[in-house]
Amino acid sequence: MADAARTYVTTPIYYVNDVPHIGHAYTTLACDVFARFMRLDGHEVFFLTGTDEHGQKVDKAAAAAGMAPKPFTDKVSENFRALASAMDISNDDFIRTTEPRHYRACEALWRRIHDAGDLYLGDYGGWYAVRDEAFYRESETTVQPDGTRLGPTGAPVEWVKEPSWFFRLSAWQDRLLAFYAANPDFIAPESRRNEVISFVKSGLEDLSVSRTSFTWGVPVPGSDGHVMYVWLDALTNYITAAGYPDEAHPRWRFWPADLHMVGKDILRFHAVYWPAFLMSAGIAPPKRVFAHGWWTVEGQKMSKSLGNVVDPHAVIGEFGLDPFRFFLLREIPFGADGDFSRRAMIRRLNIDLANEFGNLAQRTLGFVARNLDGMLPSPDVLGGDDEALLAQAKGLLPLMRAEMRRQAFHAALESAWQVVREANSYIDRQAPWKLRKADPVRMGTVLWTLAETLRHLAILLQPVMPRSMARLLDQLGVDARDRDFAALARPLPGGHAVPTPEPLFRKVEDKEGQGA
RNA sequence: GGCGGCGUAGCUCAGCUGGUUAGAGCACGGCACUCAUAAUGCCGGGGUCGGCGGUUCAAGUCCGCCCGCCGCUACCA
Repeated sequence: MADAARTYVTTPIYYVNDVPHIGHAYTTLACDVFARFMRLDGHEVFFLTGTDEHGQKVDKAAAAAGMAPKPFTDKVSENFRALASAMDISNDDFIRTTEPRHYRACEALWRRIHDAGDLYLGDYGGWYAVRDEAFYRESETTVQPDGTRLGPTGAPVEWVKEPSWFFRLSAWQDRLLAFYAANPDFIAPESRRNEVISFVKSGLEDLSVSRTSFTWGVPVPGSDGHVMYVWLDALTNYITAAGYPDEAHPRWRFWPADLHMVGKDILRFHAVYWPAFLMSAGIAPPKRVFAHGWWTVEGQKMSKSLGNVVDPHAVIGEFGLDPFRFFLLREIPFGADGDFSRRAMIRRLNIDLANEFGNLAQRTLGFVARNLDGMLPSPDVLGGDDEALLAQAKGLLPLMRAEMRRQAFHAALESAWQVVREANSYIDRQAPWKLRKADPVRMGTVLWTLAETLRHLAILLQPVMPRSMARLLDQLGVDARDRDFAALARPLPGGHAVPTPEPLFRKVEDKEGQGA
């Protein structure tokens, strides 16, 4: 490859007011694993995450904290950096919507869309409750027998209009449908794609894209009193970080993004509004938007009122980072909803990681340490059983590549575990402990075959469990320069010393009475 | 209400354009092994594939109806 393939992957920008929980950790982790996989596979990767820091809520929260908005967001956006750090996230940039570069990008994008004739000034109306100082959706209001209309809090609401800029979304319906038809992989999973298409087909209204009722946002160029409303501000972050509007910026080569990872709640903004904005501005839309599912906790919906919001830091503290990362991507088909429970977490850690995988490494490398003075043997003549296992290990890269391409993280891991199980079966069949005296040369070949299989697994699982797999590669004596996917094609030579292994994963005792 | 999807072993799910005795993992039972983090391997029980009725030489796999469940049906960042 003269010109390395490039990959651009993004998380949503997280609303800075939120407290980071398992859901944020999940989205970011999925992107991280994808980014790490592509890097190891030779791609030049740009991986972006960040925080969304504008809006009335932030303004109010800052006021409540007795702070100006900017210093307030400086402080709370740290929560999300801390989460990324605790999760070993390999993002290349962290964008904040309060940065000057983002204001420049928003203004430039606004002007392009305005010049294209897709913005016009009108009135935005909504049901406003003076008592709550909030707007409500019509569906949230109820009409009393006496004819008064009340909001969800019981406060009376009135129809209030404010001047607002509108994006002519209604004009983009056909072009969006054509875009979806021409790009069948643009929205995943497929069920979500169907929903979006059906939504667009049902007819699109123009979109209110500015507000005059608050000031904490990006000012609309040439329109005093207006700040950009959420969509045009937040979504723009993806091109801001790529250097927009400087199309000569080195990072602009990464646009269009290969993958916007989002929760299913914000799919519409990414799959409908965002490509429409971009096409209006003459910018290529992203290649793919993946909407993943939600986690429940011990069978219940996660909510502040139930007090069951899972703090990722606590889980990492109890089970370790890599087991947590593994669990999140292994437990459920990516895209579907899932349940986080102690029982399930412990089962994955103890069985999949400690017993099946960790113990496979331990029994192999421990044997080498104890019986061969830590000298990893070189292979002699390979037999059919050896070659079958090695072929399965070598087949893993193309298999996992295909699964990663469609974000089937669970399937990629399952295919790796098929090799783990086969290796355990192989070691029992070959019984190197019996060969020790009977046929030491054959024993060496068996141990090498296992080590080479472990090397494949360790290299390929680095994206999911970077720390543990680095340890395993250390234990196998694999040089730091030989740990990318290209190195898979160069067999482990053997004949070198390896350290006495330490268990890769520590089991956790399953306490009774916990969880469902 | 409209549109879309789902209902397959105790649990979580695979089963592409219909084709021999319906699969995996977990859980459960038996056996083997004892190199290993009391780990692992092998074998096995168990399913009227939601119900009814069609199409077909042949249907979890297509069609119709019914029952149950879920998602979407726009301005919260």
